[in-house]
Amino acid sequence: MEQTTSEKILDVAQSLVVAGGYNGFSYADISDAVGIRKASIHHHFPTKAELVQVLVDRYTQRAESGLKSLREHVPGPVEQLQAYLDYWQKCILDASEPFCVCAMLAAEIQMLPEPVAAHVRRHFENLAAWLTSVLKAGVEKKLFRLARSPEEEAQILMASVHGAMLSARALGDPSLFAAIVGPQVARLKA
Amino acid sequence: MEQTTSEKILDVAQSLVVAGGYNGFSYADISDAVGIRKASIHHHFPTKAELVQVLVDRYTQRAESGLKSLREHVPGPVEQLQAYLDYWQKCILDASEPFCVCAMLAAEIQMLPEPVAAHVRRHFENLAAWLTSVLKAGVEKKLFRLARSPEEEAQILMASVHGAMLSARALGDPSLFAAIVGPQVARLKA
DNA sequence: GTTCAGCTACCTACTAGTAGGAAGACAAAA
DNA sequence: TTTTGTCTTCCTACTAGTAGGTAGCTGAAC
Repeated sequence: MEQTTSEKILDVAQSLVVAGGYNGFSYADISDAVGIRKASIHHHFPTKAELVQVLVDRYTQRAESGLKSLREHVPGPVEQLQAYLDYWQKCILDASEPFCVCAMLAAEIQMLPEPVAAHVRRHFENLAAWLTSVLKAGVEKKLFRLARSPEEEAQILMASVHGAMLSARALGDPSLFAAIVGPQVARLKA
Repeated sequence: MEQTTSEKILDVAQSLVVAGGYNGFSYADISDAVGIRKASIHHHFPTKAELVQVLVDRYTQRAESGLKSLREHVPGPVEQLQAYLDYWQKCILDASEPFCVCAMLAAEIQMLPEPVAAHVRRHFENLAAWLTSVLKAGVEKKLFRLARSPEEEAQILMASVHGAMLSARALGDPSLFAAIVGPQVARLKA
């Protein structure tokens, strides 16, 4: 158990956000799950807004470095894209992280504290940029043949991923994610 | 002023749900917007769960009859599909209803009262069924050429629509909806 | 004369957040 | 070596405000 209390709080808070969004959890919920008092959570994260901000920041940083390492360590663009989708497929199937934190928060973005909203927005921009660069690389190597610009196709792909998460959740069918996202990748291949 | 108080309450509640989800509004918010006391809202809708259940029921019924009348009054399947998407494009552009109530609630479905969750699920099923039937009709008339089964393509389309709403909201760019959804329809056309 | 729709006034439970103290860890000073 | 001070972490106890919900009353309408 090498995990600090702060990290435990963030982990619990993240899974609570994934389950019910910003207004779907309270310090009391975290308190119960972590096993410390509410006031102790305030010691680590003075306000809820700060807590979620740190949480989102950690999430986007992890995502960014994860995506970066995919680009570095996975052989080709097709495989890189597939690895990204496989990651989510696994998370959804084993219910370990059945929804993207930022997708969840994006739905409520209108009533999020501005700093949090800004971080959520940035995650969408980063993800779109990553997908764009993967698609571009694939086009250059004649592995992808796109009907639209890489930027547009990246937006389409990102929307499909988030929409697929939502459908899988709404209909209670985790396999729906792959059923939706799979064909979208297939049609890009040259 | 032909609108009943119940309808005013439902309208306000619906726009609040669209903005912030189930946990993103309170009876006090409705009270302020409608101009009656909290207790009076409880007269019309004893509990919050009932209020949202009625709200979702009204929404799904309206959607169902709206989609049905599209099928009856719009000439061809291609135009029917486009009319559905144009409806949302307009709602998002003029911010009158910038998100689907059921898509919003689907994100929080895990912590929704079960009756509400069931209604949300049913809306997803209905919408998928409608899209499937439109695609099937289009295939028969050789207006659509699908890479997958109509059922699968309908799921893909539905996910794209919801994902496009989310991206448009997250990135604060209403035009993104059409940019994502447009190409998805284009590729279905024969 | 009952039903409807609103009201005032209230309740309990919970919200985020604060004040201030106890216990331990650690390092510098005696 | 002991003492002192500081820092960290967590605690109890509390606050003001808000959540959903209730009791019971008015006045108008059918």
